[in-house]
Amino acid sequence: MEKQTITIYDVAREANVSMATVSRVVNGNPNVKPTTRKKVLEVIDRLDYRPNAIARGLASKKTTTVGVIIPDVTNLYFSSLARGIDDIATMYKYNIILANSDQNDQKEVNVLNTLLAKQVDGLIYMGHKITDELRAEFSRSKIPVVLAGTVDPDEQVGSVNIDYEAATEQVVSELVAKGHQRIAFVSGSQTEEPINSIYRMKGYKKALADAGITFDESLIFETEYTFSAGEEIYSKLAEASATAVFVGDDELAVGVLNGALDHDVRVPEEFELVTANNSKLTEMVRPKMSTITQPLYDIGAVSMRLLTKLMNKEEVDEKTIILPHNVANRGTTK
Amino acid sequence: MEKQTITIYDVAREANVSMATVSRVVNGNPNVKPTTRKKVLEVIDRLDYRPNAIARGLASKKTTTVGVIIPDVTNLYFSSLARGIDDIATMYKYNIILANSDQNDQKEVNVLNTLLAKQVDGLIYMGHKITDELRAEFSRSKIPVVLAGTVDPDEQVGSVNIDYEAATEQVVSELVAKGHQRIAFVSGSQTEEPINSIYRMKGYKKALADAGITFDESLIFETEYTFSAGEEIYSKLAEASATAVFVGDDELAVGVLNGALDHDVRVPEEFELVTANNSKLTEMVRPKMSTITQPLYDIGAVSMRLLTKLMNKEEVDEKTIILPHNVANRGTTK
DNA sequence: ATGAAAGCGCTAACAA
DNA sequence: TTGTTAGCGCTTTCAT
Repeated sequence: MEKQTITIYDVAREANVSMATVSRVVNGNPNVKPTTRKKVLEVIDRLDYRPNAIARGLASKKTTTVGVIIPDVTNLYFSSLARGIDDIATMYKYNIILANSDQNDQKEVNVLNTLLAKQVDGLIYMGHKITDELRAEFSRSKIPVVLAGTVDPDEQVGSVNIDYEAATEQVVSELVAKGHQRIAFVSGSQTEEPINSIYRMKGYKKALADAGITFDESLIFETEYTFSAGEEIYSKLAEASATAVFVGDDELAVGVLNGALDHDVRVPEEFELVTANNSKLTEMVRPKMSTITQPLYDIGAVSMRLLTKLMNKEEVDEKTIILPHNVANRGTTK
Repeated sequence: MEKQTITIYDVAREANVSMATVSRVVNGNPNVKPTTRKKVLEVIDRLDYRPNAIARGLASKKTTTVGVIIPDVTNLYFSSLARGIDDIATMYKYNIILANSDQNDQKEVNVLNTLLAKQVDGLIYMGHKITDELRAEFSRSKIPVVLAGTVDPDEQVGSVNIDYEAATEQVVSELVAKGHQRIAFVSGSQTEEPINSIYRMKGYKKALADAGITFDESLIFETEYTFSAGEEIYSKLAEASATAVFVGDDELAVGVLNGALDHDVRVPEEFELVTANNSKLTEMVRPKMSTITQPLYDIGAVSMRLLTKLMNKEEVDEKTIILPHNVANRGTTK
């Protein structure tokens, strides 16, 4: 004998009212006489009735769930954003369907399609590059999209970031001011990721140019965002006689730092390093890493907040949001 | 003019077949003549028809989404499990609704209820303690539940873990064998978390007893799982004249390690440390941390795989799964 | 191999 | 303030 799920109809019958009335009290509609509300609530409680969100979604065309595409949850930068996203989502009664993409174009398209099939009310995308195919899906789907910690030169959808160019320029300038002539730039793909190829690189070049230092291609390195990649890359930095480095990802920076340490290089005395994301990793290693500080949790939180407004069709004066950044000089800079 | 969503009915009309037939081809039902299948597919493509998963869910009573309750995505231990869960979920065409609980009893109950309202087909729970209220919800909901990296003495639901007791015993025994008499035990709540209070503690005590060392309450510390908590706790370890420590969480262990280092204590020469989870944090710090090794990704992956079987009502011979562990002696032990 | 039709559990006009 | 009644877009018997 299967346990019979109890529906709005059962409640209506037991309470001697119509389904509509039950629906009203469940949804907090004020147009219900207090006494009938009480009666209905009593029955709901007695029968332990739980509204079926799927049926509700079909009828109302709103699911109160949003899709979140993330490169990799185990990357502290992204998981910090994700945490901010989920907290605000919960606050506004949304749930998130989380999907890892590994920045793989095909996976991203696949997952976006299943997310759309599941009728998510909105989407938050984290990644590095928005392919044309993805962009096309975004626009044909008519649900609001917000990019979190992700820039897209074509500013069609909402986004929340810091000013990567200014931040990078500031960091590199400080390094230059300390006398460094050979400052390396280590990041993920520079051909694929506008955040690196455009914004950070611009800031880097600007800082050099301002100091009259010639840009040297051999000081630019691109690799994947893992600490083991960073460890390997240190020797290349040494070969290129870099005396300081700016790294675009904290986990990668941990690798570079350890690469230096493992080569018995003293940091910061002989080699200075600044990283980019201020994830908690920066304070977990020794020496603690100097870094651009950015409010990771808030970037996620603000993204979700922006998305709720967009989903509600509220007015938003600016959907390209830039949050403040700063620089924290800790143990890896003099 | 609103963009009209196109439905299975539109496809049926355009292809001169019934909705049933369209449904069959969409669902890969073999009972369709190849020529009509082709015709339908052609129309689907031409109209760019996308099945509505919500409607499908309502009609079929299956949503192909599972709920995942996680204490905190920014904790590398849990995010590693989550990654395994998501990959296998994707492989089996499921999506995951991810919800952070902060191990807060009330949040857990709330989120579980909204997950059930959303008709998830199954649930994966990560946490430390299963309250009676939660357990009650589990059983009344009749959807399958699997605990990942989480033990529950009352083995009603599925679970995937390592043998925490044996692992801890092994680690502590090795420490004892090196001559340590005062080995501290640092973990999260020992009153709330069976994984600590029962399993790990049992292993710890056993190792001591085997060596004839008297258990000393003053060597037991409980705190929250953050590196800053770990840094603070180091001085207490020193006060208790501990010469070695077993820590139940990697981030916490990083804190303890740095606490020691910041006090100019040489590790491992003067103080040995072993941690418990083998997250990538263990290899990111210097010295690298010795640890119990456990297959984090696999714990998540196996949990999800088990859940798919349960959701399919397949036979499973054993739903309490113990994966193999080991011990890696790295830089924080001699 | 295909179609007709009854729901799935709820929301949202519209009436009353 | 409350009830009636169409759907929402699909799956799934049951016939044919």
